[in-house]
Amino acid sequence: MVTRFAPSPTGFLHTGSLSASLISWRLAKQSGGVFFVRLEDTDQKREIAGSGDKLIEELETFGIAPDESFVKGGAYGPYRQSERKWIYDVVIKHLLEHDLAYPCFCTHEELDEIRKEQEKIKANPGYYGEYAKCRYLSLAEATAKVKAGFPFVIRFKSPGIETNRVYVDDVIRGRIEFPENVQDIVIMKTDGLPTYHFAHLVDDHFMRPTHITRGEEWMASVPIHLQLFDSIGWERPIYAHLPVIMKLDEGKRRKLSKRKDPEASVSYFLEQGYPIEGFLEYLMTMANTNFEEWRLANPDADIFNFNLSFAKMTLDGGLFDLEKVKSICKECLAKMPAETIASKALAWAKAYDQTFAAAIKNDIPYFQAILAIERGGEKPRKDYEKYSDIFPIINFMYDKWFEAAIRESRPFNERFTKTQIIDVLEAFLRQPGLNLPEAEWFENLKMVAEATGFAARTKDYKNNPDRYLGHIGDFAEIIRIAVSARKNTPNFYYVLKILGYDTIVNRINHTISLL
RNA sequence: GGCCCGUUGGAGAAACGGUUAACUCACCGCCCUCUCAAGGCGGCAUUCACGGGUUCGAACCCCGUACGGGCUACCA
Repeated sequence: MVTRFAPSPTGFLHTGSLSASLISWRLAKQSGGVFFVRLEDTDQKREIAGSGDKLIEELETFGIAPDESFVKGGAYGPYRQSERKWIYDVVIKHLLEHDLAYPCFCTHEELDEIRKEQEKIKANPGYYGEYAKCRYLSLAEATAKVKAGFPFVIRFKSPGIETNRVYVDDVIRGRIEFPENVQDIVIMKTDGLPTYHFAHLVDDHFMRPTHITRGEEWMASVPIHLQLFDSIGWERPIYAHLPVIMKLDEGKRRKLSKRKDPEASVSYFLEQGYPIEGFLEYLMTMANTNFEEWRLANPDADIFNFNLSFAKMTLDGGLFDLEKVKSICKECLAKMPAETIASKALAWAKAYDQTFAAAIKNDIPYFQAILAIERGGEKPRKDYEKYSDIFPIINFMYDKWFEAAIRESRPFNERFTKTQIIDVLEAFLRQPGLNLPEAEWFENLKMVAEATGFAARTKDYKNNPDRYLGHIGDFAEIIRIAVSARKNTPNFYYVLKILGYDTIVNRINHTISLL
């Protein structure tokens, strides 16, 4: 199978385009085929300089490496439409010679007038039949106009009959019927560049894709495309119209819009630090309905061991579900070994969070140790959904941020007096038990708590609140705050182990001095 | 307006004419727990947009309606 992705250089990669390329690429690779990328840069007005290269770059960060493209070339190039003009010219000439096309000199004003007239009498709008004035120009008239310098476009001379039906067997949607195309559509613009329809005909013939995977917004143009291929006598490609990713906006579904929705740009997810693997996994669940089931059965398999199929694609575009993306990414980050997540987080931080990057780089093993807390095993921690979540959760492990935080606030339970807090901290310091294994450490902590007047078991405290100052949870909280400046931390035992005795003593003393 | 496509719980969806409509995410309870993050257990559609029809039997087939989406450019 040979597939292609044909983006216009009008901005950064769209989430929907990424999804479509992922599907096209996988389909090609699965079948041992070729995936290529062609730049559709025929609309100079909308072009954004440099965005073509950016598109390829973003595709590649997601692991989608085209076999042929406008960057690396290939045997069926050029891969940039602006460089293929001579090819279009040859085909145009052929069409003209075979009476399948003609020049049209109608101005925008004339076209507007035709449309108004059609609206008035409720005829179908467009350039066809009796409205196609230039279609009936003689060769001499046309030649004279061209020589006189009138601007013109080239139109396809549609052989269609309105009452005829045509159909296409879309590999995703099945057989779809349409009325035959009768419009004499523009195939070459005044600027000499082809329109999409014509470029599709020429490029997707000469560049030899076997399957045209594109958004369903193209479905309505299929009658035009079929007619083009048939008229020139070229073999029709196989069409696969992909459902479009939607978004719920004020109760209504609409296409993800690059202007309105940050999540429509792939770069948004990259900036936020969503793991690439997780994002791809989400896209796969959107692409094939049986992917999630497969994933459940093969939790550790490589995502690309799954074979995408046209049969398992849905017909209607699903809503983009950020919650689900997050959940999948969380799972994905939880599964990574500490060294892996550490190096990926560092790579992300280097690009998007210099402060974080600097802190990590200073002592990479320390950062890995932090990330290793409760990692691995059957039930790994799941506290990050993206790389940008990491630092806010663990920055207290770095003295600089701990200092700032503890000076800012010490959220001790107001029930406890300054003396009681100091008692707890000092009792802990006398017997921190850091050399003990986790379970014993906690037993030790309970003992110390009890000796300080706290219940070792929460239930005991609840049954007899008057007999104790508080329970083990209260006791641990005081130490936790003194050492981390916050009420929640990952597993406290490991936090303490990683900080080390000296740091703990320093932090506790520092906290006491602030009371 | 016309032409296409679609419609199963809050979201993604399974089911391919035959018992109580899978599963994942979200949500809500309870349990576990030194905090957090998790984890465990349970709940969440008497019903498949609506109305007719076909059938012994329909979410699945047919017709109509409603709603949503796409197209209707010298944009892709």
